[in-house]
Amino acid sequence: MQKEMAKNYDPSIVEDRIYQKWLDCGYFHAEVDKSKTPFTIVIPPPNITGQLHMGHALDNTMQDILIRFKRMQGYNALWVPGTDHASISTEVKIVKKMAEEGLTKEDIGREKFLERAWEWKEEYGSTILNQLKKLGSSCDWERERFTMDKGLNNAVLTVFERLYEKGYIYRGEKLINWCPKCQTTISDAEVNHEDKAGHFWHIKYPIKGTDRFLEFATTRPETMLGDTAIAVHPEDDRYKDIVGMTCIIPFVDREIPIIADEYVDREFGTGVVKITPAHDPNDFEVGERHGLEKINILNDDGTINENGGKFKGMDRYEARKLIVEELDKMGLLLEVEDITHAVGVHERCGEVVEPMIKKQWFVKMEEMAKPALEVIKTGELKFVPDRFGKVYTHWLENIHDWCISRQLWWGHRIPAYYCEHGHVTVSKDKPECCKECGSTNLRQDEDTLDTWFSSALWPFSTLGWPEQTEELKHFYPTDVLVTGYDIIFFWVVRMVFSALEQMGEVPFKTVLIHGLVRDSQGRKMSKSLGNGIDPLEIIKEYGADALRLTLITGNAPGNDMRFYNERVENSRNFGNKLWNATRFIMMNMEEEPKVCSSDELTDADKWIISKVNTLAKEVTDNLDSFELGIAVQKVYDFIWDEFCDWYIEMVKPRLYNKEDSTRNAALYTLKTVLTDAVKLLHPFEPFITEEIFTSIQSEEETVMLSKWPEYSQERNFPEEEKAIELMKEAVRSVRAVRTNMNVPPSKKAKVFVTSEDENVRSIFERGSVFFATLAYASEVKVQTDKNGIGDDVVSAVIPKGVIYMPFAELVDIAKEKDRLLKEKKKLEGEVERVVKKLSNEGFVSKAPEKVIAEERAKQEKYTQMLAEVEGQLSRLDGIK
RNA sequence: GGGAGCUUAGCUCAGCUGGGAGAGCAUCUGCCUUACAAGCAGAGGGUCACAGGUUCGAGCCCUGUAGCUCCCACCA
Repeated sequence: MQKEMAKNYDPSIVEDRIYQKWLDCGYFHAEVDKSKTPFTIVIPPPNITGQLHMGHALDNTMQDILIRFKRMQGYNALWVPGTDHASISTEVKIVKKMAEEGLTKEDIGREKFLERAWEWKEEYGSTILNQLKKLGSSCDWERERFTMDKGLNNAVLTVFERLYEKGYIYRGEKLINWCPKCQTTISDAEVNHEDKAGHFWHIKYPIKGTDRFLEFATTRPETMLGDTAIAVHPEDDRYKDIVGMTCIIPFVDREIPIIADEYVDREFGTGVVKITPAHDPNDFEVGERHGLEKINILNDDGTINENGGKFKGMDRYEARKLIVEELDKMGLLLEVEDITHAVGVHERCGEVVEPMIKKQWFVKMEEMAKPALEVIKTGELKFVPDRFGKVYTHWLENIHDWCISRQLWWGHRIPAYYCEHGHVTVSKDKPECCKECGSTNLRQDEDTLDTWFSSALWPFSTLGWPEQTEELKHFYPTDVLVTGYDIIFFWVVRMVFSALEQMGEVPFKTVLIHGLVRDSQGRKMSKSLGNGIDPLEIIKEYGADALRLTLITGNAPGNDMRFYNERVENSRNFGNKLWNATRFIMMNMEEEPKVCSSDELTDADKWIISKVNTLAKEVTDNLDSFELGIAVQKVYDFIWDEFCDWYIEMVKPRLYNKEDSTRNAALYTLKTVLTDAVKLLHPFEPFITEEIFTSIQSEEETVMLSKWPEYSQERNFPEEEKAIELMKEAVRSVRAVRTNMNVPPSKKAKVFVTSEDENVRSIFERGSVFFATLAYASEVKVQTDKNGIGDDVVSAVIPKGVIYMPFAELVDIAKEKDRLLKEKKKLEGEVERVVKKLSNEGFVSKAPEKVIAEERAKQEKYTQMLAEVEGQLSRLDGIK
């Protein structure tokens, strides 16, 4: 039974081996098992372009904890993994790679490009999943999916067709966000608003037929090329007389009307707004109301088009500069004001987004938003922490139609077909002919769908939908979705309304939200700053368990956290602590300990069993309410403080003495308590717990599938808990006294425990063996009073007793008095506080009984101890 | 312009539905005690941002103030 274990735990030689074993044994795989309750998580699919970063590490650690916990509890636990095709990111990467060969997309054409993309996916797409394995993620890899695999493509096309037929998907000419760099439309959610330094140019237009001018200001002077009106407020007396007149736009010499519209804010600037319906969302609205012409002045690459007159071909910023200069020369520029204002930029590439009018595909949101708002009200969908429910609600209440077409090749191609007459036929399978005119000359839409359109279906498409598979019936809806708060709009919202629409049911019951992992200075980790910490490097140096523990502790749910190596070191040290505790037990366990009945166990054994019993209950409760950090903190404290620092120390004399009749009980207790603790720790630290579990016992081959510890009344020992707590207090007092007197640990002393309480004496008599070692005693004597103990002693007062230690040559009366006076002062404070509380009429009449009883007990305890301390002081006075 | 979060020990942060302020790191003292120096024992250190209020009782609940952070938003 005795095994050799290395002095320090080395995760690098353990983790890969264990993960491989789990894979080989198929422990991660879940088959539909109707005899069990399902518990399902679908992974937020990482991009195939992605490298594992701390955000993934946190996100997947949390999921793994939940799935391992539930699996051990006996649920039919399924964690579905997979990846996202990430249209823009991937396409940009491939284009870049082709550029190195001097090629462009157009050079090779759509088909060849897609071939390359798939090759790229095959080559790099699994990188991130392999990195997730390093973390210990217990995904069912046999069920791995990809947002563009056949099944998911079918799901996407089916949804598109259905929504089109229902009128929820339409094609329209609307103002969309255009990224001139990526040359594609993007949705509102993909636009970030950044405050940037800019200018406010105050400009005037001449009013035709008068010598008057109309003054206004703009941050984008070049858009004047596309102005089709000038607007004032209808009630604005300053301008009432000129409404209906016209202005002439310089450069393009277009005559545009002065119109009145409520949208204009009279208080802002001059109360005059130039209207560019083709390049501004507000102006677009105004244009719609007044039937204004929409003049697009931009090419797709952000240069000015033929509508821009002599500025044609210039970049928008170049044109801006020139226009301002020329206006100045013409005397039409009044002022240039420096301002900072919010500018919309593409969240992927940072390019300033240009609103443009284009014919695109949209999802109509109004109707589908309603049930999505409803489920959060009814509680069918819950956010943890729940404040994020507000974010979700607010977004849905203000939702705009979703622009889903992208001018990209890598993605799900829109299943819309056009004939030469301009008719549209939407069909998931390529139609034979045009639905309207029967033309067989059909051309498919060139555009692909927004990546999020396919990820929106992820919770059910991965389970086989639209096929009614057994998996779908059994595992859907999923239980928890774990993700960061930054992705609520992009993904969570869209999954919810998609699922409600297609499945008539929420995609998941709980959304567990976590924050961002930041660097040690609290900065966001980013490529440009170069401050990112690579999880794989951390794993290499400290192990995956240490990384996981670090990520999960020390921060409140939903809050951001700082990551720095000192924290990982502490996590690593914890693993080492546990490892060594195991090593200690193994060293002393020559053979399998015999199962003990309750009356074979000592107080200490019952105390630690009772503790781990309570721990199981608390950890289970915490995990059930998603308090992962609190849960693991409790396991950590139990293992380090209670089990290692106290129990193992208490048990040593029994182990070292082969004749000790309670030796087997100690070993039995060590083994069972360690086993339970390791099980409770397993979801958090899967590798080390597996290694220890398989070493310490030979009945089961994995901790992964072992039974999760449950609280049981038979293992609850309140009396023994009290007894050991008293002894711990005594040990701490003795140690403090010794330190205070500078007694070296090597110097042992006789220790007398005196108490008039029979129960207390009995506790110390029973525990005298370990009390001796912990209190550095050469011998422990338990007696009723101080009889036979000299005066050259120091004393430590404990509840219902006094401990004496003769240190003849070391006793310094003055110092001893000092210490006792300090003790006295402290106790007087305690007594005063509790007396005050108990003499408060309001407290005694209104506080719950339990609280009052606790205070009474404290009063008794402290009063008694105070008297004892005073007794010791007068004894010292008697000496001098 | 709306909304959210944060402010607790030197640093980074916990503190669940109100019942005597905690952890890790850092600091000081003493220990290589045959599981672990990645360790053990002991110690110091906090008017819980500020001001009111509710309550027998507030770090926790309510109101207000200040500072920091984030999200949303079409003020040209």
